[in-house]
Amino acid sequence: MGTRRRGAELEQAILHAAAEELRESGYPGMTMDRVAARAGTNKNAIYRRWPQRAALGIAAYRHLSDAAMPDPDTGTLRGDALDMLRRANETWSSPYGVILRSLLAAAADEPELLTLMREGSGADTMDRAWLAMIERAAARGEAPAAAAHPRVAATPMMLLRAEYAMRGVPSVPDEVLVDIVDEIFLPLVRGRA
Amino acid sequence: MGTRRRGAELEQAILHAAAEELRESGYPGMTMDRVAARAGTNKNAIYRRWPQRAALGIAAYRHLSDAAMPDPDTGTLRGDALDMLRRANETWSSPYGVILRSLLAAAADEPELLTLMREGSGADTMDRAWLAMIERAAARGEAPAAAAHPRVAATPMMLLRAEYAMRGVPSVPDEVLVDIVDEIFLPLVRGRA
DNA sequence: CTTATAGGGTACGCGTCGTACCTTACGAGC
DNA sequence: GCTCGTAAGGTACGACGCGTACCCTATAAG
Repeated sequence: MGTRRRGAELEQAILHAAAEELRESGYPGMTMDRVAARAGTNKNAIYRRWPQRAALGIAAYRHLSDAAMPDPDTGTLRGDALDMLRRANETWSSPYGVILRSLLAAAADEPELLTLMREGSGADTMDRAWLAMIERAAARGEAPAAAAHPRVAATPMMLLRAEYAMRGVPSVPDEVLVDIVDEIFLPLVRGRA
Repeated sequence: MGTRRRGAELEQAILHAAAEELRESGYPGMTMDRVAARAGTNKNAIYRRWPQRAALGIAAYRHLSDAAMPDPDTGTLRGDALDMLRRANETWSSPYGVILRSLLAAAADEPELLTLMREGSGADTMDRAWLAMIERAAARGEAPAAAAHPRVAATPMMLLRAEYAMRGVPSVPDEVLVDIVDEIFLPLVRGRA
């Protein structure tokens, strides 16, 4: 009975419990009651911090995945692009990706949550990485400097995302990634001479 | 009481009621109890036909929108492409689009429902329309014949879809559509000489 | 030592899904 | 015209989950 957790300590405990529930049962299974029970507390303490279930879900997801992706360096633009897509594909088709997608699905109705997700998902970081990648290729003389265009840089990831939305499948085949690079991305880059 | 509806008649009544509920209250508001009440029947009759709420939602949406999109014919490939994107943008940002998106969200977890959605949404029809559009441009000498490539044809719509997934917003600005056409689609087509 | 704050425990209202059970109309075959 | 299987109507209910209310208790600050 001695110690009663408060503040940050309790908050971490709740987040940890929520993340575990997410991992085990996915977002639909992440019940407030279960999280409270698992954290050894009650729903009061949770609702004082996150007003809605979805907010807790997003916070828990962020707590779960703090992946900092290093820049690729394969020596060629094609290799770098494929590397980026393949790593993204791995992430998205992993259990974390499944959770992320059910969160996205749940947030589809509520714009505020979607904004929260975007901020946490590092989409901007991703776009910057692609731009930097193209600039490195340009410095090597492998691509025209004008290819460092925001929409061109964002296109491959957008296509991958759309591919996920269309299929219900856990993973996008590698041929599709290759196709995106060879039929879309590289022609676009080379076309901007 | 005189007439008791059965079979197809009752089924249509239920679908109609569900579609009305969808239109008025959106998918989250389309309660089984409300649909039953509106159709002047009870949940039994519904569950005998659709095992889950989402299945009824999808069927009702299809019943609601039977839009057959005519091929665009503006005379130029650029005009045709913009036309297609703008019409899709209108559809998706309309109330129907909101419904469609929340349905997609609900179906995201279950592959069967996702398949149902894909079949009903006419995504394949859309892809064929884009291919046909490019072929007409090629026949006019406006594009190389090799531009009629499935992935190239599918790219603009995928980008638009991804744009919707990213923003929580009701509508994508027209500049983005123009950008997709001028910076991505047309360069891709012209690059396939 | 007092007091404000925050956590703990518990119960509950509400809405919704999906199911069970029985009653009642319809329609087909005899 | 009767019987009987099938399908619709009516109603109630169990289960579950969200979010809230209330009251009690530990902790930290003054």
